[in-house]
Amino acid sequence: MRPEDKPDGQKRSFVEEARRAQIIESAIGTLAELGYTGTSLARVAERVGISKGVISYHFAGKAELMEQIVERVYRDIAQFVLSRLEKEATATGALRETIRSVAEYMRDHRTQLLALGEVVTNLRTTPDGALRYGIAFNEPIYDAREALFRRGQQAGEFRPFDARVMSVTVQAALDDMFAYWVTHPGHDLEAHAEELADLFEHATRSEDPGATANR
Amino acid sequence: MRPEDKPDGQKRSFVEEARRAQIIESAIGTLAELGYTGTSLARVAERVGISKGVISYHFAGKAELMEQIVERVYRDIAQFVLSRLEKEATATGALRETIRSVAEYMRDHRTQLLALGEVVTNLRTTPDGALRYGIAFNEPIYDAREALFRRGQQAGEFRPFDARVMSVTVQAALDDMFAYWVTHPGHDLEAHAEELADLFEHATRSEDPGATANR
Amino acid sequence: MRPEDKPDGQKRSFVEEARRAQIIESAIGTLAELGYTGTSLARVAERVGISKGVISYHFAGKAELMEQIVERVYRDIAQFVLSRLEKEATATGALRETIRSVAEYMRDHRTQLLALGEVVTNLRTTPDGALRYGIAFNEPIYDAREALFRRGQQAGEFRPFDARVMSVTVQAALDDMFAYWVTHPGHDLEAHAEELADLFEHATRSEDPGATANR
Amino acid sequence: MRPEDKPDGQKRSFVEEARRAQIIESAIGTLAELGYTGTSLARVAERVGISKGVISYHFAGKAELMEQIVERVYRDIAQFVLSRLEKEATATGALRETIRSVAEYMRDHRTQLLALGEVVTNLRTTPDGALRYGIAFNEPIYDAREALFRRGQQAGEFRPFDARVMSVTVQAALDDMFAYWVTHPGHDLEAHAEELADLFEHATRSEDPGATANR
DNA sequence: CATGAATGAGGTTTCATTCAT
DNA sequence: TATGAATGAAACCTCATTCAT
Repeated sequence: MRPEDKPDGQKRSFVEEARRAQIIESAIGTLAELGYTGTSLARVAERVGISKGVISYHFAGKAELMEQIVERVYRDIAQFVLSRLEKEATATGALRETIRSVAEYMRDHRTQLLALGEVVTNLRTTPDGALRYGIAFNEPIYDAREALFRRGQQAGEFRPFDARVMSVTVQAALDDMFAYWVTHPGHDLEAHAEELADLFEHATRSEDPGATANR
Repeated sequence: MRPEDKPDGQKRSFVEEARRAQIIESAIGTLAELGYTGTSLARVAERVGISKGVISYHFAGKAELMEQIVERVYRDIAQFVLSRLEKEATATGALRETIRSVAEYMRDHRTQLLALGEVVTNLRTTPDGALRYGIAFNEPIYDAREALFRRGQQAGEFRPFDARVMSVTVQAALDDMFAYWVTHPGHDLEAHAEELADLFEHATRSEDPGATANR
Repeated sequence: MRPEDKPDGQKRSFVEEARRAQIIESAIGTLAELGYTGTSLARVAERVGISKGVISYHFAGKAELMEQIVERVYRDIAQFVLSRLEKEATATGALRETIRSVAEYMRDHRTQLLALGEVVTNLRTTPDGALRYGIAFNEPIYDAREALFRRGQQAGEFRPFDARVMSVTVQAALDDMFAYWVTHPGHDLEAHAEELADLFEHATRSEDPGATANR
Repeated sequence: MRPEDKPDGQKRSFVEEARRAQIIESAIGTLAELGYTGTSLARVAERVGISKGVISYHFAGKAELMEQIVERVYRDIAQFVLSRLEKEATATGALRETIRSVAEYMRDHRTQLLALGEVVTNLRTTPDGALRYGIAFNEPIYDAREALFRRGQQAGEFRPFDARVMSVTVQAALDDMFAYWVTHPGHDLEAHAEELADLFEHATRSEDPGATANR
């Protein structure tokens, strides 16, 4: 949220920050619409109505612009979801709320998430061709969710299972819920989310009927 | 498997088919290594050791080459998985076998699947910027798996749930299992697959303990 | 040394003159380090820690900045060498002292001389591509040295030779002494200068053994 | 003289070699006329009447084109001068013949030598800003000439002097003879060369009028 | 006086494609 | 069938310069 300072520690001026935000917005729109390959600096500039050179003036290069997009969108979604989880006491409740809040975020930030996906799966900065982000980018999410699952297991809410695999799978389910919804605009996102919540509740809950009840 | 005929209906000669296969192989390797953006026709040609023009000679353009890759890889994986499912009687068994066979295929076809993913998520042929494949590409898979789930539900093996959402989620789980394994080479793919099978068994099985037993 | 007035005849303020000097110093450093091509106004400004626009404010353009560099460095070296020659009576002595004093100047003004060379051999201001300075820039030096040689010849110290060729060659020897020393930092500059002095003493001295002795 | 093979060992086709030569010729002309800074690939292509991309097709980049120029011109001049020296028996004779042959070469290859100078003093390939050639490029010449001087000293033709300094100075004298002639088209190059020969004969010859031994 | 911001031309390079041989 | 050669557009980036504040 808070505007980043320059690499050399200097603050950015208000005007500069506004331009950067404007360019980032434009790049997000272009990415969502035309994909990574179709997003040239020229098109981004054209969409803003500025000269090509302005982007080079405000960003070190195309890579930095892309990284800024990832950083902003990621920060935004993390903040949103985390704020929703604070009030949940049980692990089961937190899992369901995670799915619900993510779905809600997706509905309101379709463009940003599309752009994020384009960059994460395509940006390569090193000459060896390795992805700058890729799926490794999800590692903090996996870690947090893994901790949640372990907590639920220790509390007896959850059956024993591999917490890492479950974490990866939950994220996969969320990502493809989004992708499916994008492709099928009439699809009911909330219903999908509820189905997912049920699905993972069944998949995780303790099998011993006498254990600590949830819901 | 069977070589496609030319658009004008003529058969392709054996030599021509061999060249096409060779170029496709090279393109798959390049896609897996350098990603969609890094895969230029020049690099593909260089890898085979032929002149750039040859590709244009054998394929109508870059798009057709990419489409051929999708077709070949997709046909191959479908054939493999379907042959594995024939012997499964129960829906539950078919689901577990699906996951196992897909995992097995992934282990042996890492490169092809990476390339497939690059093309599916990046190839755009129309000027409006729409993806040529995208997730809609999975529709036949969803349909088939949906039918499986309905069958299981009617047989009492499965609890009631939205078969479409479950289908999408299974595919998501498989795709990210692959992606995770690619990023973490030491990860145990088979164990992951078994965990997924357990996960979806719990997620789908009938809750009424008295109903038709599974397994 | 004395600050130039503005083209319109106005005097420059002290502050303005200081800024100009600061920018010139920075440009000299950049030229010496990165060469003419690598010396952009952006880099010069960055080195001083000022905005790019400041340079354009104080100088009519890149060309004027470069010309100012030439003027300052040239004025400085001329003043230094001329002051050393005042006390020399004989032409032979003056020649040796020229070489010695130039060498001494080179040792203490490596950066400035490197910058001077970059500008002299690269700056072009007219659209026809002609060098602004080039070797013609040495003409005053040639003239002065030619006069010295003629004086020596008339005094019988020097043998008959083409004074212009000798002048050009002395300057060439000095320039390449500098260039060689820059490339071979361990090279003994003073010894090189003495060798040059001997070389040109042999090359110039009167062959008639009975003539006015020197040294 | 002989066309270089490709880096991967393959021979170049006749047509390709012709194009490369044509582009190199054009670049030489542009360098001589407009200098290093004024020599863009676009201008070189325009002069040949080809598309910009052709240069990139035949050369790895601007740097390789420049290096090819250096290599060709250098090889040519070395071959010319060395062939002239074969018949000289004495060191004194070889020195005079060197000067004469270089002057003759200069008269007939003004453009090439101008281009060579531009590249040698300006081409930088490493990001640290170091010159690709610079004066270090003369090292083989210095070495050869140094050997000649030592031979002359041992034979008693030459007085004792620092052979390295003498070598550097001879080269400087030749280079500036060229530069002076370029700037003063009416200047008599042959006369200048004879003067230089006399100059260095006086500068090098044994002082003891009697004998083989010196000093 | 100084600055940050913007401009637009021009630089090198890569790319998919075409074509004569 | 295959190739080398060429094309021209478009990519990213740098540059000197201008201008409002």
